[in-house]
Amino acid sequence: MDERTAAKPDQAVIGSPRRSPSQQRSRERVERMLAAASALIAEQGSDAMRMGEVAERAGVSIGSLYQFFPDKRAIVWALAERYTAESQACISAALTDVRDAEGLKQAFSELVDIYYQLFLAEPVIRDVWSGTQADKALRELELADSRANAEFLVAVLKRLRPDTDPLELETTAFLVWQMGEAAVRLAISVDREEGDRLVEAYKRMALRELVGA
Amino acid sequence: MDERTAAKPDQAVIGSPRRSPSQQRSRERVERMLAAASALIAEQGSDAMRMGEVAERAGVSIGSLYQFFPDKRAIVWALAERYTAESQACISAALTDVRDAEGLKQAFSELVDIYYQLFLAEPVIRDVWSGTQADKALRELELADSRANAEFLVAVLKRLRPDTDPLELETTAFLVWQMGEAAVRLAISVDREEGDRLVEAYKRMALRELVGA
DNA sequence: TCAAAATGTGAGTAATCCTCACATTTGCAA
DNA sequence: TTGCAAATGTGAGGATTACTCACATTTTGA
Repeated sequence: MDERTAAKPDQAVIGSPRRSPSQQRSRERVERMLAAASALIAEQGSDAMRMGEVAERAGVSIGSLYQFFPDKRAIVWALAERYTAESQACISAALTDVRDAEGLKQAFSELVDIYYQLFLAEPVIRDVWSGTQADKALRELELADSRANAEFLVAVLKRLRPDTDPLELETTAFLVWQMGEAAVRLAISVDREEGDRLVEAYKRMALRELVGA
Repeated sequence: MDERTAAKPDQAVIGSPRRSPSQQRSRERVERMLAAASALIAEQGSDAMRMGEVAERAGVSIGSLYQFFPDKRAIVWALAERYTAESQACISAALTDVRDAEGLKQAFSELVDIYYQLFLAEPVIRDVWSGTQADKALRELELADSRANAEFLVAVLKRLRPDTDPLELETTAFLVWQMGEAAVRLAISVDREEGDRLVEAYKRMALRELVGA
């Protein structure tokens, strides 16, 4: 929730270039650094991870750490990049040979399950991608807000579809709402034209789910 | 991306209780503090916001700031809470008198537009809720990853629905993918049972959109 | 009127990130 | 082998910044 010193006011430049390990020895050390960081993130979260602790656990000096990683975020980024590479391979394998609708259903369902299990089981992944990181209290507020808003939707749905299971309506409304927030956040992250398309697509999708049509 | 000192290892306790302004004078000062924080967040983002700067702009001492806000995050939280309160009122008004499917379509569509416009226009809201805040570089990585994964889906969809506009397929796939990530993140934030329901609901919703059924 | 409560202040404390000047090791051409 | 440049290793210290605290001032209410 704030960057430390030294970081000049230049802002997130992804990660200024640092030496990349060319010798066997340094490659092993970098692996140890990443392993140490991973363990610490699993234990306490990336926010609480201290650079000094990473260095100590990896058995290297703080200076060595900064020899290969420009800053703290770069370490988290490196871990995240590995996970994305792995998961892309997995996704590619699952989807490339899909030929019909039934196959897509199968493959998609499995992929979602895998993703879900991964998030449940891997604290590091959870930490790194938890809404692309976040403030605990803010996340709570957001969830509570989303739930409250979903309630208004549930009230409407109960009137429109009195024969549907209320629990299902609840789930649907909550999900639709949360996805709306995700859709809007996505939309503002891309150029305006694509953003507009995404928001429209979300509306169609959500309404199809809500009123079925 | 890291908490400063003093914060003992107790972890996010939402915001330890601080004095709440009871006199007119202090209420006005607290308003000034929030306004200053809001302006600074709009200018540089909440990460770059410095407590000293907030105090200076509000025309109060650093000590006064901490008299009413337990820590830096509490200020952002207070701003976020206001926005959620406002938006809830708006949502409630829009949805309470919906009586039929057509009315829901209208109201929902309008709400989404309002939300979208709000995010586009208000830097503070964008900052506070940008995935519940985040690391720029990580967000980039996530988006790139999501896009790459969506491509695999697009390839499949092009085979299954060769007559649909490719741009639409692209949009759908990207959206579906991003929502899957949102759904999983949501699922792990709630208890297991509800999480499972949400993931299943997402699958149904996504597949209905992808293969239409 | 005046004491207690509320509020205001800002220099100082405690971390923490990151740098840098200098030491050590490795790769490799002569 | 030798020697030298490049790569790598080190950790004390610089630079910031969130947050505290002992004390001053103002407001409240009996």
